[in-house]
Amino acid sequence: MVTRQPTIESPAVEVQELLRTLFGRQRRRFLIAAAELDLHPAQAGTLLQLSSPLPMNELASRLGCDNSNVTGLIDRLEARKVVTRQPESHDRRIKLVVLTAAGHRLRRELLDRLRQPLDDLAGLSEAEQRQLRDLLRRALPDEPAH
Amino acid sequence: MVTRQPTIESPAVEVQELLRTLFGRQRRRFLIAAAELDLHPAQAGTLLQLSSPLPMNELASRLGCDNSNVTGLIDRLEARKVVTRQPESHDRRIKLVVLTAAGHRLRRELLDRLRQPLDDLAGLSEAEQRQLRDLLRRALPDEPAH
DNA sequence: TATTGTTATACTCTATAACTATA
DNA sequence: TATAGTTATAGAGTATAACAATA
Repeated sequence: MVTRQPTIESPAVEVQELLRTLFGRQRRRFLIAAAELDLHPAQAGTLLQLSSPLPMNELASRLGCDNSNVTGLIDRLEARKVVTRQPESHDRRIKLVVLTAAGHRLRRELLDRLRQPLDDLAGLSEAEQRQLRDLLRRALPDEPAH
Repeated sequence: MVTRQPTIESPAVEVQELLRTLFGRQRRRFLIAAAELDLHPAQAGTLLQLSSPLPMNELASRLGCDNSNVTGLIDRLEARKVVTRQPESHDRRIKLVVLTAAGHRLRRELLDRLRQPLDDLAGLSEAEQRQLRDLLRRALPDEPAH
């Protein structure tokens, strides 16, 4: 029988390992969800950003890529009729990317599939969930998720 | 002064939000680290898998892509002299992908940059880290990270 | 003059299918 | 016959640079 040594590892190292597991699982879920909806990961990421209309500009910034990439990305989403380009009255250089009704449905579909990972936490009691929340809050300095 | 309402949200929802923050941060760190080392994300992911030599085959499976992709991926890493293809004596169909010395250095460089996120946890006391570890262990059913 | 978005170009990733060499 | 890896092909993402329209 294998006796599991009480590890010498610092808890931080073990936490790191557990988080890596969680990250990996989440990433795989994202890729699978995107593929199931016939979305390239970049397209799925774009959709997730569109909780409200955004200028191409801002989209590029959030996706961490060049403006020129967004053109092609939105071209293809537009061809699929899940987004449209709308003019911004205040500044005619700007085009707002807006979800169509089909786009909203697709985004919802995607979000539904991504919510699953949190079922991981369903095994914890309410008290434990509160404990976990408080620890994460303390660990994470304030900063928007984006 | 803003009095923070004790939220009605279930703790699970808040945990979800905090984890999303953590995921997003980690993802951005990965992309930045890869770019800084002049690696395409897929190449960086490949490097991370190579803690020990692997058949092209196995690499494709771990990266969740087709065998044919790995050929090009390894071609470019080999051109950069960070990996080599070595024959497997037992089965001459198999080629093992092995890190070169430069490859090990590059992988270490990448890992060093990815370790940062854990500094997020440095603000927690040892006892809090243990608590966090135990909660995550309970939340995560046993399953390899991969 | 600076900014928003597009186009052109070149490189990489990705899936599919057809091929080879081994087993 | 099945498997490991390659090649060919086509579609998509990405960065860079040059450009038009607008500010």
